[in-house]
Amino acid sequence: MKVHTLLIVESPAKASTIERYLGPGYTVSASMGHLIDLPKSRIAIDEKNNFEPEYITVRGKAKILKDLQSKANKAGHVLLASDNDREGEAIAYHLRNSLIKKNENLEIERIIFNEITPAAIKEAVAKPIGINERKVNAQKARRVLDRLVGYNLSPLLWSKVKNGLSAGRVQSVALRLICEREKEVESFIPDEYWSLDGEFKKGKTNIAAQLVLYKDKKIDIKDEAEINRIIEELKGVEPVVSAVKGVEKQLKPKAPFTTSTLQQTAANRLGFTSRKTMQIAQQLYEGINIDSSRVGLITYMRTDSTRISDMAIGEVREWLEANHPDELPETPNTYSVKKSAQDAHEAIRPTYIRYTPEEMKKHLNKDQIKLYTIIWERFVSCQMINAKTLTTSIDIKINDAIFRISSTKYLVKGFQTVIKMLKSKEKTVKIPTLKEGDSLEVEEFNANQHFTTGPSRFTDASIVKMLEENGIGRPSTYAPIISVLLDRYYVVRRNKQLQPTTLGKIISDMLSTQFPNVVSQEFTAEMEQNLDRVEEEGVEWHQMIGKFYAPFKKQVDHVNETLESIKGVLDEPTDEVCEKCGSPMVKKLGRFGFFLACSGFPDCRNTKAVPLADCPKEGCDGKIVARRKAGGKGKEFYGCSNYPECEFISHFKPTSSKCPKCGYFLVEKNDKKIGTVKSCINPDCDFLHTHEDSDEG
DNA sequence: CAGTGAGCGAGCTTCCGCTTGACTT
Repeated sequence: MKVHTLLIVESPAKASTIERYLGPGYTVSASMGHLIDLPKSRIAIDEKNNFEPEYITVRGKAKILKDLQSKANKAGHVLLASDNDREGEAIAYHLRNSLIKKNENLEIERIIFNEITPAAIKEAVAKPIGINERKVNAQKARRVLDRLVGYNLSPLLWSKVKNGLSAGRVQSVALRLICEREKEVESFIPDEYWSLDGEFKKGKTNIAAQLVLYKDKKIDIKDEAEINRIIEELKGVEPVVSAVKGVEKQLKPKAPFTTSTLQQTAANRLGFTSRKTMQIAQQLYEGINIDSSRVGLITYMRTDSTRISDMAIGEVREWLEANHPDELPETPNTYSVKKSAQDAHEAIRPTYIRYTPEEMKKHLNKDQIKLYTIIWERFVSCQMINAKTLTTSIDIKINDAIFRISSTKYLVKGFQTVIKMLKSKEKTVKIPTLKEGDSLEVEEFNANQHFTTGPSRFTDASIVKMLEENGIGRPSTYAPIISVLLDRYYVVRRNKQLQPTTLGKIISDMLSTQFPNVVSQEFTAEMEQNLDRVEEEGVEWHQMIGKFYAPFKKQVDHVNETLESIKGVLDEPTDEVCEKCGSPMVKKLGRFGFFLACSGFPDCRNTKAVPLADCPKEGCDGKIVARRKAGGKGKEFYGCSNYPECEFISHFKPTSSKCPKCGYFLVEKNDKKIGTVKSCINPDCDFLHTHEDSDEG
């Protein structure tokens, strides 16, 4: 008789691909992530009983579980093919338990593979294995630890600072990093320094060079007097070409994308937020319709590995052989995979090299094609030969000063041949032909004043990089980490920079003071080491948790008893007066953002939206307030508080200042080139100026 | 490009890590 097999993976897009590879005899279904987990409403860890977690079916997932159970019963044979990492092993473990509970006669096996290729799938199916209990235990320990930390610290914040706040092993470190960087930015004192450009002449050729060495030392000129003294010394002395040098350099192509590097590059090159990058990557992964069939354009987008399947290597080499034979290396390039990587998936790469960005243009929207292009370019280039550059530099000596001019050109374009969107902007400096001993004429010297710029705030790109380097968070969580900090008003994003709010600073300071070990980078590193010992040596996880929890809980209780509540200190007094009782109103942070409330609470319960500006409509005494589409969804816009009597709206956020030309309120606009500008939106007025002052948070 | 319009101030919040849809007004 025919045996039917149910194969269960995590992602539905993966399921349909694998079903195609396996053909008849197999049904492939998706679990859509975890189905069994701790309940959300309670801590659900039994502290008295060795930290035993209490698992339930995740809310909203019962239907999927039931469906899998009935499919399993029909098939009789089940292959658990969740991802080959810690979380995947736990998913397999919980699935097995749930399926067996319904039917103990089921034959259930586990299979693992690290890439979605026909060969890898068939090999895995032929070699089923058991569930790795140690790996499952490591996941349990991780889950329990995070629950204990999060569900102890968060309520502490509710009682000391404000309801609804949150803290956790990952988000609180991210917040701390952002707050510490902010302190560095605030305390930075710019340093003055000077540079000197020399304009020289040889016959009809003009030569512009920069002072680089003075008395054999790299220049470090602090003030104008010093630079003037040097200029004086140089006057009247003939400049001579003292050296002409050429240096060749090899440029290696970069490794293909992981989630972290994709988010970084998309943020830096395309201006995408981490969240946007992941949304678009998901669309490319799920596929688009090409010639009436659905094609997944990229491999799985949540990965910590740069590994490439042999099949993909073969394909890209074949493509290069046909299209860029001169840039094809003899053997494939390899890239090392981070030691800490769980390596369950390949790097992010195009699924079909022949779908070039050029060809995909007609199938994709603007953002999709941009993201697809950088993925395609990064992958194809990673299997091409190095580029080679020649940097020529000419040194011009006057007394103790060396001026230098240099220029770089490509000798071999190599992998750069296929790079268009990812190409770095080359500065093309024309270099004159001079030889050692040539003497020149001085045209003039130009001294320029500069200031050191100091540290920059974190962006989506740099915080993700920092987190990944420290092993904090996972590919599936980098984008949500940023989102949660924004949602809680711990952080705001201004001009792509992440800046802590007063609330964020207070929370971070409190956690750093009271729980320094928990919000340190080392905490996660230590946790990972312990999890490795659970996984590799079979160390008892309950004991590991107990060791951490006893002192932690003691400190939580201590803070609860001793730290004074600062509830309400964040409420800002305003000049607004309550129209119901005459008391002043205060600005408070509520569930849906900031609002004004009467200070006479609870006797007077009046509230209203924060007025941002006067309504400019003639005869209207309303105020402009922030609004959103019903349900809190959609983009914020700014309308008159007298709606529906007055229907005035603006898409741009009003500032506190008024237009000096017409009296209309000014708005902030983001100009791609200039940055933030204030401009008047009165259609009859053209006022605009760049924004120089720092305004209110 | 068009079009967008509560509520919050009492209760019941929160973690990290997997994964995608979505009851109706």
